Amino acid sequence: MSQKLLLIDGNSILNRAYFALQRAMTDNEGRNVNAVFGFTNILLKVISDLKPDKLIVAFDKHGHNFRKDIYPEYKANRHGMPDDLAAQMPVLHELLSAMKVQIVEKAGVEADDIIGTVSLAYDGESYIVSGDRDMLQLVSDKTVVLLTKKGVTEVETVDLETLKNDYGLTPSQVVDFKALRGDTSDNIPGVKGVGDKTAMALIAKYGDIDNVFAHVEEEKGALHDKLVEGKEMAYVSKRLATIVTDVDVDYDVASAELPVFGEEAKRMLEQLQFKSIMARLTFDEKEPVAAVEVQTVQVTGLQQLKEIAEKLNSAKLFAFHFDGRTIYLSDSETSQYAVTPSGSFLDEMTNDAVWEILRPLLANGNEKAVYDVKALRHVLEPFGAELACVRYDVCLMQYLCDRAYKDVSSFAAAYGYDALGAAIYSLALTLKEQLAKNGVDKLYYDIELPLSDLLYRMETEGVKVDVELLDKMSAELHAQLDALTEEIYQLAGETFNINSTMQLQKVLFEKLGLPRGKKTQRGYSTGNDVLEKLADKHPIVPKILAFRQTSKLLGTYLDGLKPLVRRGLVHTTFNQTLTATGRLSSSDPNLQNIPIRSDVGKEIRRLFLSKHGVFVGADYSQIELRLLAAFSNDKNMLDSFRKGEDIHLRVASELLGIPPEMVNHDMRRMAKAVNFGIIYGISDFGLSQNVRLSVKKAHEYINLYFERFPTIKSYLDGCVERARRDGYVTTITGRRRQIPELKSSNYNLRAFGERAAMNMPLQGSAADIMKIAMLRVDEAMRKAGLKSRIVLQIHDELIVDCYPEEAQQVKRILAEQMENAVSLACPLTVETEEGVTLYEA
DNA sequence: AATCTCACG
DNA sequence: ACGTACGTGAGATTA
Repeated sequence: MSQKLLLIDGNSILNRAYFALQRAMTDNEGRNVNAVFGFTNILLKVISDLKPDKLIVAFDKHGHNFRKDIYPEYKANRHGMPDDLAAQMPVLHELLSAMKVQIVEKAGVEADDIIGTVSLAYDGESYIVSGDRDMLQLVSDKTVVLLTKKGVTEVETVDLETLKNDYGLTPSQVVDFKALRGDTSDNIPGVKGVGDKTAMALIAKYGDIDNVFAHVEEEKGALHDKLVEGKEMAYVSKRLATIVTDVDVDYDVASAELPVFGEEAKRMLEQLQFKSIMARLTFDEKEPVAAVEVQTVQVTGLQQLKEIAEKLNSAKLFAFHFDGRTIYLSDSETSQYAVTPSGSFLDEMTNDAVWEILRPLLANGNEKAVYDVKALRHVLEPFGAELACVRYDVCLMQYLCDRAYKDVSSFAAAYGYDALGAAIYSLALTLKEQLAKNGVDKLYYDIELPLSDLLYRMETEGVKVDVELLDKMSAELHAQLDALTEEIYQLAGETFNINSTMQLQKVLFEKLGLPRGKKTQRGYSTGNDVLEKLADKHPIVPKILAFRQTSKLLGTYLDGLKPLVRRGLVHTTFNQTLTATGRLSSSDPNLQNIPIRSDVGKEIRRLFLSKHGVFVGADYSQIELRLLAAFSNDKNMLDSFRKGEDIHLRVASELLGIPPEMVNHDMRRMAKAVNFGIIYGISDFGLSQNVRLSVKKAHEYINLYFERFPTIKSYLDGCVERARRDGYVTTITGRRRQIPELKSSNYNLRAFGERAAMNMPLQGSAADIMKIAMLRVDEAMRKAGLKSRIVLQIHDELIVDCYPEEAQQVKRILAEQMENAVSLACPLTVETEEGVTLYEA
């Protein structure tokens, strides 16, 4: 795809910024910098909205301008910039250079002409930012002009279509228009006595000025005389107003990169004291990590490999990595061995021979460092190799230290390594210190590391799928979907792609004229919540809802699942190093979002069968609310949980000030929504969206909640406060989440940071507790000699694939271990179920 | 690759 | 005056 080029009319924007921001601002040398500030704001805003690939800033530069030859009075009425503004020009240049932005200027050439030249020559899309309407003549099918509006950082986007619709002009008519009407600011004369209205009317009537003057005799009275009188000036004006698109000027789009926020930019912004701008930038000030020199020894013979294996066998710690092709071994921060078994019979380094030597090494009792032990075990499995005594999984370790790299290579590169084995060895030592420093070493050694092994076994075990039923359901739903599609086409009076939100919008809101709801980035939402409100307005709406549901089930859970079935089983991947809170996630397939909320969707659960006879499921009831009660030490809520009451009912009764027996279903539902809201970091708007409630009412309920449960309020406030002070929040095990959003100057980001700060300790602690419980359940089952195994974890729920004769014991173990995984001020309770398929369990 | 929608806790 | 619940993954469309 072609790259977007952003072209800034430097003088115009600096000028606009100057007059828009009259507030005095000085840098730490006392220089005036308000216009530079405004300019920077506009620049960053446009970049973040537009996401261009290239950037050039053009400036006017004094010198002999050809327009003076045509008309000596050109720009004669300009008194030049105010001194105060002129003084900021070099400051802006300095800042732009610090950000490595390409500046283009040439004596005697105006910024307009530079921009015209560059945009015409550029073969991709260009976006011109200016405050000058003259620029509109440059609009084309690949050039868009962004005109700054009064609100400084607000811009009006003008493309060919909007130019036609809103201005009634084609790009070339922009010049003819100005030729007639003139421009006092540049002292372009135009035709005397012709202003906006008349010029517009003439252009509309005749198209261009040649044609205006060709038909000048058809015009009567004063206008005729003015035109005849002003003809020469009109043509002079046209030449003045025409932007030149072939000036001879040096520039290079290829090297015109976006601003670089490195050390230099940071220093400059600090000097300018642009604190609000700095707050929303992230500087890559990581001084480029010094590349680490690593010696890689390619192992070419079996004898050599044996010697290396022997050496590593007596090493206290060694690192191991295998990407499916090459094996890396290292016992030093600066050297590593690489082994690539060949498939050739002529070579002694066959897979068999190599793994014969490596197998005992990997299974020995020495400490080992690896990257992503769980994935590694899967890769090693076909080679019959097992890993023992993995003490350092640098992937898990770095996750707990609050970093995230997508794979080994980027991880190693971040620390200056391009050698994987040596990087893993070295980082095991570095991250070990880091874990201790952050107080997450126990979390690592006692929970995450052993859990990775359990997850490996769960993934390997897999879940059985009833493929026959899958095919049957798929066929049924395909038939239903076809029928729905037909009905929808009938009702719409046309065929269209129902899955395309754009086409659906046209049908619903334009053709059928249904009321629009929320807007999205491109048009109006056709989401469930919007459609539900329209369900009784037109018979097509419920059909579309049904279509959506059916197509979802079909696409994601039936036809989407099928290719992932191997020998009758699906093996999900549990990602242990992904979420911000410490939860697991599941993918390929995601077995943590199998439908349950709707009756039709729930049928999908019949596809998942127990391998050994029966599934036993156990789930924590309201674990996050119980944690809230425990952490906030709220007497009311603790009392309620200790008595085993229905918490939503109790909260409803507290909020409404009525006895529990007076609480009806709707009241309880409301209270439940409020409880959830509290966990998510409540906002009145969010609550009002979730239950049919005005924002005002929602606000009242929230206030009331905090009045009734004041310690909860102070607990949540405390979370936000700590996050502000330390930059992070923690869970019950010390797991951290950084919340940099709290420092943002953007209200929405900051508000998000506050909600995340309130939610993470609850969601994250629940995740921690579940992880502890999983380890204990697994251990207890094995100790008891049971053959049943945990196969799934769905955040607050565990599923055990169970031998029927073990079911009662498994239930006892689940309840016992889950309820007592940690000791808290609030009791944790667990409910168990069983069934042959996931539907019943 | 980004956006929209929707499945779950 | 503004946009907003917390945490995920997947499929389809569109650019």
